[in-house]
Amino acid sequence: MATVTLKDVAELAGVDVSTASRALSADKSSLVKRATRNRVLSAAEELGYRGNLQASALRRGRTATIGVIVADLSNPFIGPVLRGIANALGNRDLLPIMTETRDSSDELARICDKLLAQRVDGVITTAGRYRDRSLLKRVASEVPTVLAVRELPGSGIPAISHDDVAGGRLAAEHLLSLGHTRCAQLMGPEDIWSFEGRGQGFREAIAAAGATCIDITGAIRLPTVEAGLDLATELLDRSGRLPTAVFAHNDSMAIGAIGAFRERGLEVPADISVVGYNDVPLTDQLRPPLTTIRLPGYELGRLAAELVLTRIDGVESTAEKVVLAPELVVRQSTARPAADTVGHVDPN
Amino acid sequence: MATVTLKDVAELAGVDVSTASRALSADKSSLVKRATRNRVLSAAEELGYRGNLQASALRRGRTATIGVIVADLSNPFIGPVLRGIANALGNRDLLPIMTETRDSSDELARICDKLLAQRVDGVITTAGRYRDRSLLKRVASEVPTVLAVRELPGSGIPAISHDDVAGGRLAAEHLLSLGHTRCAQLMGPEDIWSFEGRGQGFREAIAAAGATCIDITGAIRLPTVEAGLDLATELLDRSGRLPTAVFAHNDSMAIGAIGAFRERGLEVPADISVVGYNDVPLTDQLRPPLTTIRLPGYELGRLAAELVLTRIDGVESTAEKVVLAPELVVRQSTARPAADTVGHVDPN
DNA sequence: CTGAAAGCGCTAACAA
DNA sequence: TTGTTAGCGCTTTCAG
Repeated sequence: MATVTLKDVAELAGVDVSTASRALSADKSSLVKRATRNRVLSAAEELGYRGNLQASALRRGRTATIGVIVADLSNPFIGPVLRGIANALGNRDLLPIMTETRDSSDELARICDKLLAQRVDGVITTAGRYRDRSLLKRVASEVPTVLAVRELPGSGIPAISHDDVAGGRLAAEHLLSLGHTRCAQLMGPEDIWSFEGRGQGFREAIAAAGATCIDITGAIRLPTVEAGLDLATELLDRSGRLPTAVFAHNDSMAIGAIGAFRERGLEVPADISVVGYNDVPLTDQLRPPLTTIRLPGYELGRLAAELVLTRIDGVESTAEKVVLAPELVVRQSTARPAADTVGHVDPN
Repeated sequence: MATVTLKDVAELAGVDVSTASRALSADKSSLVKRATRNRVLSAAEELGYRGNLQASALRRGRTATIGVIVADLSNPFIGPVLRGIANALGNRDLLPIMTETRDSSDELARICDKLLAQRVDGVITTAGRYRDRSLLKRVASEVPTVLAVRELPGSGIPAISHDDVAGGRLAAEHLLSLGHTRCAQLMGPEDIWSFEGRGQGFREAIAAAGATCIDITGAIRLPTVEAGLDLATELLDRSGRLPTAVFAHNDSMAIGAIGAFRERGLEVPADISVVGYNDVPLTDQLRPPLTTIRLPGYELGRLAAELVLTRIDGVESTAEKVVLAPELVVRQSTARPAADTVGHVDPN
């Protein structure tokens, strides 16, 4: 099992290693006589030669790998993004090195260190929180970096993201068009662009229509079903009139909210409408099927990968920021407010 | 941004590179005088030195990376597995390189090539189908390899997997205990250990109880909601009595099946019981909440990682095969068969 | 078109 | 305890 090197191939083919190297390299192979190349190729074949990318990377100063950092691999929304990235990179024969931070800044720092030590040629990260700005700026100064999904305003790092402001607005306009005039939103974790944007878009659109918007913010660490349940409970326990509609900053939270409402005897959408965000798989199978905002994850991943690639190629002039449009998916968790609910409902 | 090398650090500290190397290496640093080490350390700090893993790998013959191959990143069940792997590897300062095959054998072959060219120190794969056996055997002959989730009987490659036979049996026993005597199973893709095992366990347990088991196999490529819908429709369109309970080989298929049944006016579980497999997130939020089999994904990942690690360390004597026990989670998609359904039901 | 030579950045004998 | 030396496997001038 002694690993076979280029030298072995060269010897078997009766040429110098430099010639063997040329013969095997995709772009330089034209510099080698047909016959010689064939001899090298068949020698390589015969020995089962497999180039050592480490050695090649060391020599060329490029590893042909891209570090990909995500916050949460379990987030069903991330699958398509990663697939988009992998596909775009695969075409160029780069290998994505995927890592997960679980949204911890310490973990992010550790991972960045590792990735830089691995000398990845570029980094794509979906895991940046505002508080990670300086860390990521440092990374970006060392290696071509692009943000995906989450922007980092003021960082100067190019980003491919969803238009979350528009997504929030979409949710608001849908509810407004159904006749809701008193809405609440269950805010995702602070410190993260995606949720900030959704919150802002929703709030502004509601306000612009002269309706009421209640923001419920809690000590949410992750936007999970439990977080949605907690925030919804907080909403229910507030004094004052209940809203007739709720915008949860993602689908998991929406599901938690629906559970909380049901516990208190409120039916969705009869008593209260709920809108989610992301359109993750199975949301259409829920009770009731969830009205939500769909995002083009695959496309986003693909664009992010293409952006790092052009940056690696040294093109700096690329657009610094791309935002993709979200889409409203109307299902059955939203409806017109019940006539008698408008204005006065008893939470108990 | 000229990248700073060990030589720079050594010069600044006024020592030889070899000394600098020793001072910075975790285990060799004791060979260096306290004072010298401190000088090196602060020089490194000052210059922002970051070791080049490529170079180090080339020299030591180890890359400190492990290739991780999964079939489908979107499968919610895989998240915990990857997390278990990442955690176990992180403790040893190895970097997992995660890749996805989308269950394509060609893609698997490409990925293995890349990983081997990267000279990963080990490989963990959850993506093997029977037809990939020889490919994976070749991989295993070049680098320590372990199978996770899916076994490859006869390959001789060590595996950490779930006891899918027991899982199938669990599903069967649950249905039998409810009084079902005519059951069907919607089989997952052929050529994959996990589904084979589930099928076998279920079939045997049903048979052992003297009940009837109908296997529905289709040209399923992936075990998706659509696949479940198709197979369930096939079941409904069969001539002969319908079963009173159905075991779908994963949760997605179970959901598809429930949809198909509902379309034909059959209520779950009143008219027909359904059991899924995996207990993926949100299955408890479905209508009805799904009875399913839960698997210890995180644990499995952790064990798989530990197994490659011991193999990398040269320990060959480790158990070649570990199977983890599944657990039945009873929710509301299963019930006793309706008295009048037992024996004669009209699909329309 | 091919070979000789010089490293990429690091580590590990082996000496001193 | 530290320095010297010799590469790991590959690519790329530079000559020929």
